[in-house]
Amino acid sequence: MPRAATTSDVFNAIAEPRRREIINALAGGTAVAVGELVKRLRLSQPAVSKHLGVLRKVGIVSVAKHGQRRVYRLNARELKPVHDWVKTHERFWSHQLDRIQERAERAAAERLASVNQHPKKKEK
Amino acid sequence: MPRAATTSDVFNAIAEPRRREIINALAGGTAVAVGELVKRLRLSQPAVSKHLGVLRKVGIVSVAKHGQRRVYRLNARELKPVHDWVKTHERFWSHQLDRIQERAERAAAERLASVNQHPKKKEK
DNA sequence: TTGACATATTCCTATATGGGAATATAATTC
DNA sequence: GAATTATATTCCCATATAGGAATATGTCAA
Repeated sequence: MPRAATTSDVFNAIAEPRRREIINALAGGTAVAVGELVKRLRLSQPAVSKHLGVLRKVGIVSVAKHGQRRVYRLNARELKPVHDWVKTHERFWSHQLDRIQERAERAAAERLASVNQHPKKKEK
Repeated sequence: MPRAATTSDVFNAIAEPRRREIINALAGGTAVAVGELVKRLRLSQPAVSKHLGVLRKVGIVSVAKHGQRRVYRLNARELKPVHDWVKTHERFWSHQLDRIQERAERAAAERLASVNQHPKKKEK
């Protein structure tokens, strides 16, 4: 089997450095035209359009017609699966907090965010 | 140019679903032998070994000889770059916490952390 | 040593690139 | 309509897979 398609999921989409650059360029929240991205990334226009196409298919960005140009906006919510997955392993590098304190911290955060209703994470 | 090598960086390494499964299987923190991973993942032994090779090169896992088997351990710290990058965009999907609450949550966590480092110190 | 077991490596192939060049499509202006 | 601008798409190719099969390497046991 060959490598999975970049459009298969978010993890594959963000594996490409240029696409992460595009995402970073859109991090401000405002929509940016393709030409503007071409300038910032110093990449050819077709290349940028193709990367945007990948990000579009995965849902990370959305387009809107604005005159004769297309402005792209970041839909960062699609990055949440990545965040959630990585966060599972966060305790391994946050050494300033040991297990007990981490649990306390989490409890404090949940108290403050009383609105949220995540299922509680199990810990041995 | 073709896609970047999977061994080039962590983002590429975790783009492959089977490798994420391997990482998940090692999430417990204890070292696991290759054969055990083969059983859990229902993947051929060579395939598992190859994926482990990729994860090794990137530094996500480390090996140790244990008798005639090699036990692999997760080095989750290598995932931190991914965590940091994704976290930049976290505010876009964590709507249940508004800015003030998020700040309060962070302050609470820091308070708990600093208590650890300076047991009797007062909060700043 | 011989044999059995555990893991790594090599060889192979079908497939999916990412970028450049050229071209197509679409909107704007003259 | 014609020329111009902005963007998308197509064609091409060198490259890097991921997995299966076969093989090599390494380690233990009798």
